[in-house]
Amino acid sequence: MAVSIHDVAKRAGVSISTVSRILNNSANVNEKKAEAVREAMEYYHYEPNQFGRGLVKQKSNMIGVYFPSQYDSIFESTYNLELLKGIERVLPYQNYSMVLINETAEYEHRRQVQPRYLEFIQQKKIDGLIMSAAGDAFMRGEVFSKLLEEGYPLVYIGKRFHQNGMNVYAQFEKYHMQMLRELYVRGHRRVLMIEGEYHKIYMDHIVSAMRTELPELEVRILLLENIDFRRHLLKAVAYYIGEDGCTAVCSPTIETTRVLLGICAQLSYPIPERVSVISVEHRQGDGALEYPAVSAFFVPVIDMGSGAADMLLQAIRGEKTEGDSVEYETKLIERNSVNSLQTV
Amino acid sequence: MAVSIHDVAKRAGVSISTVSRILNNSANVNEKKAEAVREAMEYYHYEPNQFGRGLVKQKSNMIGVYFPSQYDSIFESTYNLELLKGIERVLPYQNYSMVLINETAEYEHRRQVQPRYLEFIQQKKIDGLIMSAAGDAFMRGEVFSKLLEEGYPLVYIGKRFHQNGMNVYAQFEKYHMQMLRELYVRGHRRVLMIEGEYHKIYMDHIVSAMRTELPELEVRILLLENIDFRRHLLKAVAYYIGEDGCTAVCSPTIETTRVLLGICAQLSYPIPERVSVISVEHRQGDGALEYPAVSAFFVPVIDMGSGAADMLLQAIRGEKTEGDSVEYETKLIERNSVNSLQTV
DNA sequence: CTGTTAGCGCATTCAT
DNA sequence: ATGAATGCGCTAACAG
Repeated sequence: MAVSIHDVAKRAGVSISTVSRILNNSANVNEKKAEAVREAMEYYHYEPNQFGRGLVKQKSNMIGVYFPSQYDSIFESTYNLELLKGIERVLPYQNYSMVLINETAEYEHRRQVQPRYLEFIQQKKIDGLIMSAAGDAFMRGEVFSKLLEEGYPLVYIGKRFHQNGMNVYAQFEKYHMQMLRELYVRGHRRVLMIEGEYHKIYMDHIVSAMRTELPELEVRILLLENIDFRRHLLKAVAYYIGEDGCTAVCSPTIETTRVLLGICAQLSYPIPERVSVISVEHRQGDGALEYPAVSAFFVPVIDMGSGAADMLLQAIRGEKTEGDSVEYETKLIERNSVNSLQTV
Repeated sequence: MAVSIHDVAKRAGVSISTVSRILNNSANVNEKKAEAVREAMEYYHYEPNQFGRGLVKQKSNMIGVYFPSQYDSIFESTYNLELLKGIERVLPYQNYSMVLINETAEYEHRRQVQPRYLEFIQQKKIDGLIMSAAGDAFMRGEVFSKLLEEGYPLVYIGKRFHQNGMNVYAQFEKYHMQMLRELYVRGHRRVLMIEGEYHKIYMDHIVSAMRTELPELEVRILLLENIDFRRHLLKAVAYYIGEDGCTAVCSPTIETTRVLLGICAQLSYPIPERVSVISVEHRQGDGALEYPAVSAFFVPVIDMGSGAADMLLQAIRGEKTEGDSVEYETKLIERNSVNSLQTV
């Protein structure tokens, strides 16, 4: 058995309470004894057992990060990594760490109804939860709403939809509309907007809002599926650019943009002369690595991760913020992949 | 306070031992009582508290995944994600989950000497450890070797270097040499090989081994740094292809390859006519998404992740395998980015 | 300032 | 087959 608080106490010639006091800075201790205790801890390389500690405090100092399965998509990889980086940037300083909770399709099948994070919460494996996307939650309304109403420490990434809980949000709809406006002022009147299948629910609103705001602008929506998506995209580009007369494409991630650029090269559609391209980038600078460099709306996902983690830790410490919400601004970084057209 | 085993026992009219027996399938229980217990568990949505359980068993059912800081590199992103996916594919079925342990530079600075995973081990927060790369471990020999000698359940990704512990390995040196041979048989005699700075230590051996095997082949090594790497690579390509007479480039990741392709387009070096490109891909099919599609050695990182997790769980269950080692084969996927030259 | 003690939730041993 | 009792390692309340 590993060394326990008793061993340390014995070697230092004090009681276990004194050792505990030093571990937790919970009371003043005679400096001489404190020194002896520190020596003993050093000697044994003592680290307090988390189970003993947790049994009293019911805190694991872990937070869960939940990824619904539909986001296990190649389109989302930079997004996910940046999110994890942002979270990880905050946690260690508060002595927290991160458990990945990944809803996999197969596993999901074996379970009945509960999303996997619930078990972690009930077993006290985590002290709080970051949901990488709120979309899944809607589908499991009962469970998630119950958590929110109980005031469980919880931050979700996405549009606010409940008075409880906390969220960070990059205003998906807003920057998509900005992309379209940007193209509009450059003279584009028919554009193709690509999105992941799972963002479908937002697109209707975007399209109808833009129809009102800019009646002359025609927006084509392409919902990209995961499988064989290059071929899918190739056909779409050949049609919308080659036949339908679109002059610009909005791409939802740099991953998609890369493939799009290759397709444009393959079809001999020069950028930006024949096709204007505007992308979203989740990691700053990604668009500059492409050739040609791509203008992009930068979504500060890494900051969103840090922000989410910050809020969560505050809530766990009981420092208010139930109901907090932070919206992040996106920033257009121009890199000349958008052409200015003559308007007739 | 949440519901405990006592509540369940009371409602079912049995003792806590009986409830515990059912939880753990540790003994036969009268079916009638068992039914009552199950009903009570349902009723309360009871989940056993991990601290109580852990205090007895000293098991957390978590495994740590450790990323040394030097690998926090944009070059490695697909690699890391695939590794995580592979691990996550295995763990839930055995009721394990994954804690990310990320050595961040800043945090490292604040700590004294210990790598961060050690604390997790000592506090029993994890039952085993997967090291995403062994490179870092060499630098911290004392700590890591001690773990290995103690027989701590541990799998590292990388070349075997100790009789204890377990590892999975993709034979880095071997497939790099195969890349060079591939180019050689196609008539290339002067090639540029790109690598990450942190792989430097392996390159000398590769170069000298190839010098012996294929004296006519000249290999240029470019160690790519993280900062401003596109400009760095652009200059290098302009020089090695434009002036030095290299006819082919080996790229260590698809991330690098993408930028390389853009650079070749920018410099008007057609692929494969002017420049042959051969890459490593860590996710199957990535090379086919580029334009032009890129021939690549596929390294099955996702399988390596699953394999590592499998071995680790076996070791934790005590089912042997101390000292196990699995080598993964890479596979060349041809996509016509390599030109065949006339040899003179 | 410090030692003694109760108790956190559970698995397990020992009686029965 | 089952209940009572023990102890895992620790924190915190209490007594001194």
